[in-house]
Parts: sequence; structure tokens; C-alpha cells
Amino acid sequence: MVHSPRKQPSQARAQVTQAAIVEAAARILESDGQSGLTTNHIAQRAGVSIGSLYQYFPNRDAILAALIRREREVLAHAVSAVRSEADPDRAFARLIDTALAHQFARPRLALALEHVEQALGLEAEAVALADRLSADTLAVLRKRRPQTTPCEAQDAVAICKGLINAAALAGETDVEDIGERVFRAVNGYLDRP
Amino acid sequence: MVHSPRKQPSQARAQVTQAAIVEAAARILESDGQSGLTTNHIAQRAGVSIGSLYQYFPNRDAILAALIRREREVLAHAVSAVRSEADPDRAFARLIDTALAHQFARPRLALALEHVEQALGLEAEAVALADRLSADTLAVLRKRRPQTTPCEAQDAVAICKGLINAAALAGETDVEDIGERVFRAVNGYLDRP
DNA sequence: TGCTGAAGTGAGCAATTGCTCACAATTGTG
DNA sequence: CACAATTGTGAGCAATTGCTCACTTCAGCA
Repeated sequence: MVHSPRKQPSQARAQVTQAAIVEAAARILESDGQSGLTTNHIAQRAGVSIGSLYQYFPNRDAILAALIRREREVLAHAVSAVRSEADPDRAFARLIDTALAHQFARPRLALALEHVEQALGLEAEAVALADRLSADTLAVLRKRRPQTTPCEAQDAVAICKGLINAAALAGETDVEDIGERVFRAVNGYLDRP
Repeated sequence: MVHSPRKQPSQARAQVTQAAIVEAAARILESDGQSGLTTNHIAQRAGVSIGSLYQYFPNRDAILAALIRREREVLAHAVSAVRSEADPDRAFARLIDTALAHQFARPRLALALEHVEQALGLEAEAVALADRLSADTLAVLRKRRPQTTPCEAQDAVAICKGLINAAALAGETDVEDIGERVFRAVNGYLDRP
């Protein structure tokens, strides 16, 4: 059997190739959006042939799914790490900083991936991520406010996401100012009966 | 010149055809998502031939743009209408109800259109709508709180949108409960120094 | 009733795109 | 070095899709 896709790379250069393909997809999304996202284009940008691309991914969607999962893991880990912060106020501040940093590190990519997600029908995984984020957020919020409910934590995440997305779409770049407004909104929501 | 697209329909049945094409695109988005959104499919679902479709729209994207603009007008008009409400508290409540009603009237469509929007590069129009909504929201908010700034109104819209989108994605259906949480979040944000 | 132009039709073309496979190059090992 | 396994190549196939155009049908009017 010559062609067995989704080969597990055993040599180091194979892993490099695999990573290059995923990163090429990310770069194309940032520069051209979903329109230029063809397999031939991805392979070209990654500096490999299409044949190589199909040795590591069974189809185009698998590349995008890998990219989405890569980005998700980064955010989920960063947020999860905040739980170890003992000081309640600092933990809360770090939570917001982490979310901001993730969105503004590669703003166009973050926005594009959200749209790709639904095109692939990965909404279930998106909900799963939201649950993880909510759980971590709940733990952090309860350090300051023990009676916080899961629903409130979920809303806090939604408020945060809404404000950051709108700011990014409007072209705002003053991350500090945005952070203060997010802080104010989440606190305002929680402190209200 | 036989083929001149974007013909202005002069007869009543032509307007019906045009509207049917746009509505067919909406129905396909709701049932199949972006994947089934081909011109042949749209024409079939609308009950017209592809040739007729291309008499009223120069290309596929024009159909989607027309759909997006149609939905936007509905929301913008509804929100604008709230300004005539004299009672400040009722105006504020109606604002939230309007936003909720728009999202939950056709939830899948509203979500899909947001993604289509970026694929078409219509972000500029999205920002323009956000500005209109913010302006109307600002006017309504100032009835209760005269010192409200444009930035705060923009944030209020973003918070509202974030909460509603998250609730819709999570499959929530208790519109009344969501409305209360939106109310709480926006008020919490505004009442905070 | 016959005519004119608007409205509607659908087979099929041109271009794109996802993907295959026969082959070449490179790497590790006895 | 030999040779086997892994990795990399790219021309081109099959299928899809946006769109055209020569043609038919229908509505309104003199």
C-alpha cells in the first residue's frame, strides 16, 4: 500500500514538513482569507509538493482542523495555567490579559479561524472549548466571589469575547484600554444582584 | 445586447422572482450551511432557472450581499424605531428585546450570515452597521444616563451581541432568561465608574 | 389579434480544485 | 556499500462550480 495518509512522522524532517503545512494554512488565512485556501496553494506556501501534503493529511479539512486545534490548545493551556495564581485579583487580571493576548497576537487569524470552524462543522469542539474556558474561569472567579455560578462564568467569557472581537473588528489597538473596559464589564455584571 | 445582468425588475413577477432567489439562498444557508450554497442549487430551490438568476444578479456573491443587506435593514430599522419610545426604561428594554428577537427569529441564518460576511469582504459594511446600531443605542441610553459616551454605547452593543451569540451557540432557548442576563450585564457595565 | 420586449430556460463551456499514483530522492542500518 | 524504509515530487484525472448564450414563453398594448 503505497498511499497511506495520516502517516505518523518518525523522522524529524517529517514533523517539520507537517508543521510547515499547518503554518502555511495559517499564513494564507491571514493574508488572503478563506478564498485562497486551496490545497495546491497551501503546499506551495509550505514549500512542499501536494503529494507530501496528502501524506500527512487525508484531506483539506484535516489541515484546518489541525490548525484550529493547535490554536485552541495554546489558549486553553494559558487559561488553565492562571488557576495556579494564588492572589484572586491578580488571577482575574491575568485571565483578561491572556484572552487579550491570544486575540491580538494574530488578530486576523483568530477571526478567520472562528469562521472556518463553522464551515467544518466543528461547533461541537467549539462548545467543548467554551466549556473548558468556563470551568477555568469559574475557578478563578470563585477565588474572589465564592457564590459565582457556572452560568455567570459562561457569561463572563461571552462578555469578554464579545468586547474583544468588536474592538478588533473596529480596528482598535490600544490593548490596555480594551482590557480596562473588559474588566469593568465583567465586574459590573458580577457585582449586580 | 441580450445579456445585461442586474436588470431592474419592472414587472411585479420579476420582483417576486428576485426576492425568491434571495430567500432561497437564506433557506439553503439554514439547512445545509455554506457548503450547499451553489448558484445551481439556489436557482433550483427558488424554482427558477440559472439563467433567470443571472438576469438579476451579476454573480453569486451579489445574491449573498443582497441577503445580508436585507437582514441588516430589518435590524437597523427595528433598533432605530426604538428611539421614538419616550419612556427611558421601556426604551432600554425594547432595545434588548429587539436584538434578541432578531437573533432568535432565524438563529442559524443569523449565525451563518456573519461568517459569509467575512468571506465576501463586507467587513466595512459590518462596521457601518455597528456604527448605526451604536448611534441609536447611544441615543436610547442617554435618556436614562445623559453622560453615556459613544464608546460605552459601542461596548454595550458588543456585550449584548457576545452574550446572545454565546447563548445561541450553546443551544439555549429561554429567551427571557437570556434577556435578563443581557440587561444585567449592560447595566452593570454602565453603572460602574 | 398580432407584435414587441421583458422574463424565463437549460445544455454545456471554461476554469478551478481536491486528490491520486507512479516515480525520485533522502535517510538510516547491517 | 548495499538496500530497504521513509519522505518527497508533480503531471494530470475526475468532479464540481460559476457562468454564458442561443432560444422559448409570456404579458401588455395598439
